[in-house]
Amino acid sequence: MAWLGSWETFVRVVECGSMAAAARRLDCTRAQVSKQIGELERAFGVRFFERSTRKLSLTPSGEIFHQHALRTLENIQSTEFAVRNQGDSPRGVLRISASLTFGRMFIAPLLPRLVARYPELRCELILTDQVVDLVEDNIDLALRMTKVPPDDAVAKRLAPLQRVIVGTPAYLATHGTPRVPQDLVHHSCFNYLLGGSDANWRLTDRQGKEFTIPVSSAFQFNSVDCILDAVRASHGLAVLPTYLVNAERAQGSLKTVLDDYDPISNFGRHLYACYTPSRIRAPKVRAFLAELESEFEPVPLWERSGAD
Amino acid sequence: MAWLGSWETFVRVVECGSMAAAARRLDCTRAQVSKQIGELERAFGVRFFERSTRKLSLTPSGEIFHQHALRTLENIQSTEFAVRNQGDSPRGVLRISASLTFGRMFIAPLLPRLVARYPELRCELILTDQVVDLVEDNIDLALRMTKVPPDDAVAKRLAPLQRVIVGTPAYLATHGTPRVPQDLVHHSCFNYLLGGSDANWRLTDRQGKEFTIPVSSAFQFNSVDCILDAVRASHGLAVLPTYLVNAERAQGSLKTVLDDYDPISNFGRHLYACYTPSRIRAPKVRAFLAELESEFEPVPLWERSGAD
DNA sequence: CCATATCGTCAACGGATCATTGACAAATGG
DNA sequence: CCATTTGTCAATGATCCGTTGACGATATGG
Repeated sequence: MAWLGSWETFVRVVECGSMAAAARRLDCTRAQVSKQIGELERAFGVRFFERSTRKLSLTPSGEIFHQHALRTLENIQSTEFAVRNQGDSPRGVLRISASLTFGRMFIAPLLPRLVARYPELRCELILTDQVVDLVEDNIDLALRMTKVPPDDAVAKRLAPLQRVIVGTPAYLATHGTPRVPQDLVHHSCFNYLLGGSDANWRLTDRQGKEFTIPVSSAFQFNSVDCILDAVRASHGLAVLPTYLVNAERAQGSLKTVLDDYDPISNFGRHLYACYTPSRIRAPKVRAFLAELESEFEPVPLWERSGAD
Repeated sequence: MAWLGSWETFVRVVECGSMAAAARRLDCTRAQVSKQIGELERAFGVRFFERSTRKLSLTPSGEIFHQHALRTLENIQSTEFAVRNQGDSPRGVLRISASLTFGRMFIAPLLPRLVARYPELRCELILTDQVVDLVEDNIDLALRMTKVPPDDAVAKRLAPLQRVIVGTPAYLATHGTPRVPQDLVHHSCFNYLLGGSDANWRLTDRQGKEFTIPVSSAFQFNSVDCILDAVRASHGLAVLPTYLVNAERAQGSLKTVLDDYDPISNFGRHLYACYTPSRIRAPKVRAFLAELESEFEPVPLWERSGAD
């Protein structure tokens, strides 16, 4: 097992693009860098770099090692952080509220990491599509997608929310691709089943002109998951948030239509983290907020090109 | 940054319960072990062990460090594995099918790890509650909960499935706890809305005697998630798989009733991994199967006491 | 073309680090 | 009480690691 310093040296070399530059960065000699990389390669039995006098490039093995090295070094950093800050570390029960689908997709996966970092912290993720009362429901922090943040709480804006009209290539091949909003009348358009919700889609074009289109589908759901499944199964189109569909758009299994129009949603244009002023003083809430910021700012991960 | 050997030594000491036992295990001297632990503690500026001659116990800082050390060492192992096996590593698109809820809960979280380990591998998780055709739908491996495995495919049994009748303490406090199966008639019992599904629950007692009870509820869903939400909201009882409810049972927010009776389900008693014989030769399928085995055998993680 | 600068690597060398050894004190069980 | 086990210490030798100076390869400017 090689000394971990050489892992760090390796990462620096990749960052700086050459061993000499890495040596300057690390304030050591080129020979030391060269030696460490060489020994690392011997330890693993593969070459990590293709070498020419002026250019270093990673081999496939080097690419693999780089990814893993980054993660390992990050683990070590978080170990140090956790051990050194054990005294005032977040503890107790952190109660988070988020909507069903968004919460499962983007908040639940944060919790294992948070709990691992703060072993005395416990999280309760309350998933509901209803509006929660922060005080009455004892919620430390709620993720809300709303038009305006509430007055009785601090609402930190985390990410913009976009919605697109999506359908599968198969659906569009069979039924045609809508060219103007009025074409939607002839399509099966899934609308979230919300008691009293009107069955119209509202769109604005690039000049701000608004269109209200009556839409319909053979069946409906009060479940975004079910709507997405129906779209996937080529039963029709739907207005869905990009956080839900961006991965599948990237894969080509979902396509957006009427790209020159912007769906207007009843559900808000931004994601907010909401908490009462008294709660932000708790380390657990601060820690979670920091986690949210790193995950959703400046660009939410579902809008990043590498998002899967 | 201390040499990583001392992290490994630390983990061995925790495992073996003493430095002397760890030294024997590592085939080195007690003094070496003692020295490495001492230097590790100096590097972090905290004590990791409380020491008495016959007993070592972890400090809180030691507990934190232990968790992180395990993960870091695991990262290093997977790094070595990935680099050494890069030649015949799993690649291409692995298509997995699983039911909506189970797939999201237990299969989706495996994929990031799998993809990180095999960077040339891509996974497509097809979540559907319909039965898929392995060949026609081009599924490499399907997770099925079925009574009997299909004839046209290999079906490796992964885990037993149990179901329990659950309700919240609040619901049971308001409506009473059913003592015998016939009491269920007076309760709101959520039944999965499956076209043509009969509205009876079947239970067997410890002697194998079977009871068929007509059940009803004011509303129904074809979504396990929605059923669970309704149960959580104290609207009634439901027969739900333990993988879905065990965490909340452990927290006390859900309680089982009629524990002396076993619900008979239409959905099967075991979880199987199904694949066609030709597909198991692909490294990607073998890799995923290995991942499933480690996750679900011998005890599926939702049945483990530490499962969150 | 030559001179200069930069790059990565090598071998020799000295300093730093690490493992071993033998001894000690403390705790436990017979 | 004695024997055994445990963790720690200091001295010592072995091993590892960084430095130095030199080399060959490459690129650039005059």
